[in-house]
Amino acid sequence: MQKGEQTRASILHRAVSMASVRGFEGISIGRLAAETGMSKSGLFGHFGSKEALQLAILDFVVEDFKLNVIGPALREPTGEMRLRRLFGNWLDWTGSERLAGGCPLVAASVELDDQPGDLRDYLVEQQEGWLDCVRRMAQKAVAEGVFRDRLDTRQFAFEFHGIGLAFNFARRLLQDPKARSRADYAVDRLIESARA
Amino acid sequence: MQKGEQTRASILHRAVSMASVRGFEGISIGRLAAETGMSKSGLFGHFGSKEALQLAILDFVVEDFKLNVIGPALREPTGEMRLRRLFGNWLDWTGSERLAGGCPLVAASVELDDQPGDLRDYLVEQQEGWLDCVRRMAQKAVAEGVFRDRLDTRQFAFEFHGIGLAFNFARRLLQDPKARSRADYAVDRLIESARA
DNA sequence: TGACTTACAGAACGAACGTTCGTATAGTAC
DNA sequence: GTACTATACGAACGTTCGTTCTGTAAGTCA
Repeated sequence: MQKGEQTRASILHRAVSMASVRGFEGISIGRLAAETGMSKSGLFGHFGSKEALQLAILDFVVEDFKLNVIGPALREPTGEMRLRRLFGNWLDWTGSERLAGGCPLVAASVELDDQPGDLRDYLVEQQEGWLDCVRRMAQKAVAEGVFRDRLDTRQFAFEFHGIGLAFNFARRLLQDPKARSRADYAVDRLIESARA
Repeated sequence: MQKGEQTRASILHRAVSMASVRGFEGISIGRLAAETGMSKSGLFGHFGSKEALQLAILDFVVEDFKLNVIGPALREPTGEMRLRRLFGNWLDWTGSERLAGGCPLVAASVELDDQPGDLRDYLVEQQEGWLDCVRRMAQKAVAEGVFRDRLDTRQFAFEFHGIGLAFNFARRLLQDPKARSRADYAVDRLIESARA
């Protein structure tokens, strides 16, 4: 029984691009079926409902994010190196060809912030985990004596995340070619100001 | 001939709330008609197309933003006071009861970043103006000798905007009660680091 | 190979979408 | 008060939406 899993994965692969460009509410089963060369009902059968499809897409994105952004960063030895790697991976991942419409998690965060339901609950859980991941890396840098004691690591994560959001904005909406260098500079400043 | 303008304004008033919660693509003429107690066709006649309606909503929001956020800030005497007032007004405006779903301009920035058209063009123009507004206030503080010479004021605006985005994220998605104090603290730090 | 399950297509559904049309009414100007 | 226009309604258009059902291939396992 692996044919099903296979097509399901290929559907999700396409769906991520669509969600990236059109948002999670903008994906339609009919359009997705047309893009994958399937019938609506055939595609539908893999998920059972549109919400289940959306959840599967979100989960697919989250797993990809963990694999390609968080995972490699965690393999760095020090807290500071992890943070720098994490930020670089995040921005690189956001710009990967697969995600034609930019970071789907940033888009989902804005899109779902007023739409109660399982989708939102799952996203909140993951985004809290993301901020906590940043916080723990900063905490590690504190423990290593690189960042100062009494550093508010949650505040650090808040500002870290904000720089990424500003990058997404400058890059995607304004198409500012300096978006990346501005973001890198901002993170440098943030890390510098956290030092012991 | 003023009845038309009157109902048009009341329609837009409602529409802003809807766009704030459901996004610009999420507003539907049928639903908006139901909420305003009008017929679809009657409401439609005021705009002529859905895109024109969306543009009218966006314009309505932008004018409200200029009036209630930028305007009062510009009446402050110094660059630093303008920046602080601007930031406070922005966050207050975002949380106003009218905008049940949070800052519509932040939402639109994410929603429209991959949707070419008049809506996007207009939004880009306004958001570039917004960043430029921040930049000019910072430049004024430089001229006043409060901020250091050689301060990269565009970088300042980039980070300023990012803090607002992080606030929006923490407040609306995570419902973090500390969102406001984190944002205020971050702006304090930003301004402090810009001083001469 | 045979029994059985999964995977998919095709047709159809009710609802909602944006839009158009013709018509009645309310408001304005002479 | 009459003539005219702006305003709004109600019905219908063709599409697209998510979803359900039925039939038929294809895949899986004994």
